[in-house]
Parts: sequence; C-alpha cells; structure tokens
Amino acid sequence: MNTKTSKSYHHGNLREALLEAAEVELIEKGVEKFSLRGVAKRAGVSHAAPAPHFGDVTGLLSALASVSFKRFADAMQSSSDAVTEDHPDKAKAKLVAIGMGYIKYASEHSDMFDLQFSSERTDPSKAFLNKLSSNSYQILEDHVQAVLALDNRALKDNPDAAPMLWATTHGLASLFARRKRNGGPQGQELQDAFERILWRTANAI
Amino acid sequence: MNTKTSKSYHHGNLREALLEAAEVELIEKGVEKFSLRGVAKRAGVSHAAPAPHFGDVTGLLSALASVSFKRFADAMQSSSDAVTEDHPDKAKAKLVAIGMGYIKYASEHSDMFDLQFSSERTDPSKAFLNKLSSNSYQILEDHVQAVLALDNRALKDNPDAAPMLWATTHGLASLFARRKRNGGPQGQELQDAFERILWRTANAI
DNA sequence: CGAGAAATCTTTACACTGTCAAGTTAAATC
DNA sequence: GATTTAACTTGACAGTGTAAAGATTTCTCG
Repeated sequence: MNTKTSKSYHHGNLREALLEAAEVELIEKGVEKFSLRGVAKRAGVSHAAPAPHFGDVTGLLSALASVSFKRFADAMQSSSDAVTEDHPDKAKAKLVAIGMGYIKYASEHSDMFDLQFSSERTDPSKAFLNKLSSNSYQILEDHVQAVLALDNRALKDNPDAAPMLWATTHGLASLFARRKRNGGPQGQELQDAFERILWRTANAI
Repeated sequence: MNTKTSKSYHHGNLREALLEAAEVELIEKGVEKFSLRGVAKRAGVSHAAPAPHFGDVTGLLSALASVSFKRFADAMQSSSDAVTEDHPDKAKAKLVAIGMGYIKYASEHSDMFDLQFSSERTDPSKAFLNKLSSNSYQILEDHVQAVLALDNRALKDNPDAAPMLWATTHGLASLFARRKRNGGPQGQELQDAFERILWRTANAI
C-alpha cells in the first residue's frame, strides 16, 4: 500500500510525494518564492496536508536538504570511483575528482545545493542535517588522508589539509553556481581552470 | 534640508533612513524574515513609503547589498593597509591580510555578507552590484599581482592564481559564517588555522 | 511670485503566504 | 467490531508585497 495512487482520502505515501513536489517547486520558483501551499497544490492535497508529515515549511525544506545532501555525497563518491586508472597520482586524481563532483553538483542542482547551505529556511539544529553534512566532509577527508599517506604523513599532523581542500572546493562551487545563475560564462575552459586549481591545491597539502 | 528630522509630510532623507532601518531589520530578523513593512515601521512611515525610493523589496535589499559591498571592500583594503612592516614577505602578508579581512567581515556581519551573495532577494542584473562585486575582486587581484611580481611573473601568465585565492578565501569565509550561525566553535585557533591556510595558498600561486 | 507639474507619502484594497483549530475520514489497534 | 490514532480537509487569522488612488509637499518655469 506504499505505492498506491488511488484518490482515497488517505494518500498512502504523501511524504515522498510532497518531497518530489517540493523539489519541483524549488526548481521552478527558487528558494525565495518557494511556497508550502504551492507544494500542496502540486501534490493535489489541501494546503494543510504537509503539516502532519513535516510540521512547518522549515521541516519540509530541511527534509529536502537532507535528500540533497545524500545525493551530494553520492555524486562525490561516484566521481571518485570513476577514477580507475592506476597511475602514481591516482590518490590525488581521486581527490580532484571529488572536488569536480562537488562543483558539478553545485552547478547542475544549484537550488538544491543552495538549500543545503541556506541556514535561513533550513533548521540547522536538526541532527540529521549535521550528520549528513559531516558525511560529505568525511568523504573528502578520507581522500586527503590517502594523499597524505603517499608521503607517510598523517591527518592529525596536517590538520589544515582537509579544511583547505574543502574551502577551496566550496568556494569554487558556490562562486560558480552564483555566476551561472547570474548568466555569466560557464564554458569548458572554466571547468579546466577549476581542475587546475584543484590540482594545485591538492599538491599544496 | 537633507538632514532635517522634522515630522513633516515629506521626510527629507527617507532613503537613507530606510537603508539604516533595513540594516537593523536584517540583523534582527534575518534575510528570510526580513519584511518591507517592518522596515517602514522602524522608519516611522507608512508601509508603501519605500516604493518611490526603491521600488520593491528586491530594490531595497539590492541597495543594502551595495552598501555592504562598499564596506566589504573597505574592510579588505584597510586590512591590507594595516600591514606596514617592511619584510621580504610583505606582499604575501598583505594578500593574507586581505583574506583575513574578508573572513572577519563575513563573520562579524554575516547577514550583510549573506545578502551580498544571496541571489534570491537581490537583483543580480543590477549593474551597480556587479560593479561593486568586481571592485572587491579587483583589490585581491591587485595583491596577487604584487605577489607574482616578486618572481617577475605576470597575471596573464598565471590566470588561475587570483581565482584560487578568491575561492579559498570565500570558501573559508562562508563556511565559517555558517558554522558561527549554527553555534559551532569559533575560537582563536580557528582563526590561526585560517591564516595558515591562506599562507599556504598564497605560497602556492 | 505663483500656478501647474512632479515627486513624496498615506490610505485602501487585494491576492497570497504560513500556521493554528476544529471537523472528517480512513486506518490501526485491541 | 468498537475505539483510539493518524491523515487529511476546511475555515479562519494575522502577516506579507504591491498596485491604485488620494493627499501633501516641493519643484519648475512662465
């Protein structure tokens, strides 16, 4: 009875339907004009139907941010997994790939990405959000550790390495997402520049 | 008649008064709960009074973002000017100081900083915003150029240098501002880490 | 100087928002 | 199968942004 689509009084799986509707609403309207009533209308339910599942609009957007965090981590992981060639710089190539996956996700799903880091419409005290956020960071930190291990170095002796990579990647991603929204250039040479910068940063840790 | 405070029908300098009220509103309510009617109430005028000066709420927030961009650039510039010691790494020290000024502004005025980079409530097509944004970038680029000049290198032969610094700095600033809002740690050791990361990045250009 | 024009500001109105409270209907439980 | 519980609808309310029309002041120019 989880996947039924009959128009009974009880929806059956309204929670998932609302999350999907919310994503469409977010993409079409943007974070700012996002409307809870609009989501309910898309899902074909009354404007107060979301309340039992998500409480208020912050609850719904926090849940949606959690969906995005999962996809975000998956995108980084699979971007790393795609590096299969076995050359001496494989560890660094994976680290760079993670950064490029980060940037790609931010630019292709800029609304969802914004939601992840938008503290206003999302509840930062929600434990699952912090957990998912640190999961994403963990993936990057693991790869930094692998790079450090090439020179027999350890994370604890190089506490700045992972934050530096994270900051540079996040900076590139958010500035690029912003530029893209504002109609700025976004050609391949920009992607190449990002990759060069990530390589240089990876070499600097 | 620009500074009169009489309670005549015409305010005299309502535009500036609204900007000041808007800043207070932004700080107290946040970007999300920012209300145009709230601003008007703070300024002691009717809720439709802002319209002749700013149009809609986006116009007011864009103007406020422009104020913030100016202060932002000033903060970076004076942070650089504060480096007066004449040692061999002065150019790099100035570059790092700019980054620290960037981070300091973002953390001390996180709402105004958010506004600068919030594309939703601000109109990105406003020319003055792009101009002010590139002015801030210009300050950093000039300092990168000075650092490159130490080794007789030029900006055009090192097109990634300035973007790399910008991205790392912006990433540190926005992640730190976010952490601060969410009640995370913000001690001096964190500032020290930022400075080390900026030094390392400056050395990598 | 003074009348018409233009700008500023207020008032009123409207559609829209999020959320609460009270009903209605279906499912779950015992 | 009755009752409790959850899901959902309906109705209401305060608050929002903005458009239109009216009131008041300043500006412009003859």
